[in-house]
Amino acid sequence: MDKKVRERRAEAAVSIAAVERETGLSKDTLRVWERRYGFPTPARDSKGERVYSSAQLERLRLIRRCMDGGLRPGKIVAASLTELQAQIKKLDGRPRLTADAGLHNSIVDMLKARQIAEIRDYLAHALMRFGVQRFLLEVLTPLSAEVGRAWISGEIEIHEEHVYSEQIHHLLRQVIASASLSRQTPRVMLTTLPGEAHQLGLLMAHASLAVEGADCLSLGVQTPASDVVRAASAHAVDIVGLSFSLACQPRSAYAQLADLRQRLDPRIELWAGGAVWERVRKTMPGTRLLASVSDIPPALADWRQLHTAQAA
Amino acid sequence: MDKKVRERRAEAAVSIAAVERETGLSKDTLRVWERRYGFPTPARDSKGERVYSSAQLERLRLIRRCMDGGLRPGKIVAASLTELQAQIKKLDGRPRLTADAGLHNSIVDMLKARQIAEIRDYLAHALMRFGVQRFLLEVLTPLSAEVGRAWISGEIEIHEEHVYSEQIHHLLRQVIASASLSRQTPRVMLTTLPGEAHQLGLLMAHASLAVEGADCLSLGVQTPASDVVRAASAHAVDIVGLSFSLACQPRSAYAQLADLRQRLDPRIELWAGGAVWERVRKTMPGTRLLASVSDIPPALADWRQLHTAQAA
DNA sequence: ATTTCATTTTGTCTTGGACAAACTTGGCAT
DNA sequence: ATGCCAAGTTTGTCCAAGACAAAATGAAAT
Repeated sequence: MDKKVRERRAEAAVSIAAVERETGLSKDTLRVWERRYGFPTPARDSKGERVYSSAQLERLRLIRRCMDGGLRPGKIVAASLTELQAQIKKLDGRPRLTADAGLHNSIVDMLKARQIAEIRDYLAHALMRFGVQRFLLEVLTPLSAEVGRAWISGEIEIHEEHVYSEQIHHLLRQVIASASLSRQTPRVMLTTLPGEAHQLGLLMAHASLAVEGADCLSLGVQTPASDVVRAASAHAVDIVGLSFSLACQPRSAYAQLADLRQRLDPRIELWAGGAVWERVRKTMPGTRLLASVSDIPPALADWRQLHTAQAA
Repeated sequence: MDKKVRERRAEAAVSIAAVERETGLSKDTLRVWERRYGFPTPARDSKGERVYSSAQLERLRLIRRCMDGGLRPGKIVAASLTELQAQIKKLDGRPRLTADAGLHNSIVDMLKARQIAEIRDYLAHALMRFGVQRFLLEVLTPLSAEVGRAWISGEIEIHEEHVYSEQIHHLLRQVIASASLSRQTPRVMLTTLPGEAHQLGLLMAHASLAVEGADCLSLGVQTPASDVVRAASAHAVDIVGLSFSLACQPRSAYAQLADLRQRLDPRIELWAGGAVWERVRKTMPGTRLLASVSDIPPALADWRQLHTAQAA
């Protein structure tokens, strides 16, 4: 690290509340780590309150990154800086999920070079070339995985990932706006349950459904289960679509889903999207698990076949 | 309040973490209120942990609203439901900035009647009629306040508020997409700090700045302060714009802002938007507090005047 | 290979005490 | 009346150390 930068950072002293904001680790967690693992052990001010050094903050950020990469606190909280960096490197070395590696590297490079206009143009071009469904499946899915990987490995900073998300978000909203038609069938209500703040999965599903001619109603993120039930009945929808990110726990996600299924009007179908479902074997009656955006069009076709058959 | 809504809300029982999320009151605050004012006194589960009833949650929301209006906890935490409602009425009685009061009632009615297409059309029409700036100030601001009020008073359910937010969100994204031009001045970076999940304020600011010809770069919500500092330097922006909602604590918001100002390159201006600043007396050198969207165009004009003068 | 059970690990919740920053109030001078 | 300063009150955040269940892990059995 640049010596000047290190010195500048060492000046600041931060409170436990500031560390919570910066790292996303709760005050309770920080205190209990101190007790259990002996890190971080901040200095104390005249009030006896914790004062964290910038070095400690930096190390906590690194620990946080390792945990986002799947490592557990017990293994890494007490680890030294060099050990942490070694762990990060190991995470980086994991196989890439994508077929066309060149393309994604170039997006990561563009992010690093702050070429935002180029990113926007590139995405818009790919969308026009492949069409919405293929764009979602073959471009956006691997691209997002790659950007996520680049962040965990420290190649890019979190604000660069934010910039990427914003561009995608913007593009998908435009797709949805131009693809939406009213009075289509089926009527689909889209949302996520509390605790799931990721919008991108929801938007991808929305875009996919909209271009396939479904009548979508989005509630945004984090709708409590009881409100999902009421809203579904109130708006007389045919299907409730829920988005789950990889970050959620398969078991708790499954439990939440089962609870919702039980409370929801049995005539309303429940679809759950997200890569988590790849890791879940169990199926649930009256519930459809969609592990990928590519599962959406067939699911819609099934629904239509079933419902035209009934009408005839 | 609508009786049916109140009954439905009474079903659920919530943990202290859920109350913190819903009301924005910290766990520490909730516990200390219980000790000092005797409210709320939640039931306990088998673990001995607090279980809040929906009635308590609702009363806490009313208390929160009174506090946002400037009242102090000592006066209102122990107050009865009717007293609280009387206080809110007093606060609501203040003059409004809106051109057409009947308009907002009709939006709440449309939400209740599930006339989503009508809402969309109505908003699109108002946007075309008034133009972006007047639309933001005279339509969207009072409308959002009215929808928020309707939710707290129990006239509408949370999913109806979500539907409203989604429509606005969609519309503003379109405005931004069509108003954005690259290579404009000044370059403005937009985001919110951790803990502030509300996007609407940010989007309104973005739309306003975009139509005024600023070159905007949004990072979405919840960017840690250190990343704001790094991103601002990396993208060489002239201004960092932060959005704060009423839901945030004025004190902690001010402290976070001061901390950021101190760490940010002094050549970069810091603008903070949100109605919270109406209640803050203090100003901060090098920081501009914008209590309303109507403050954005003059602030931009000031910046341009200053910077063309320097160039000349 | 998958399920089941026991054993760690880990985050969140608990109590009651403490303190300083922010706000209010009363007194005094302009 | 209006402005300003000091004393008093209110209020949010922090602390310690203990407790417990949900999640993750590893071992054993189907």
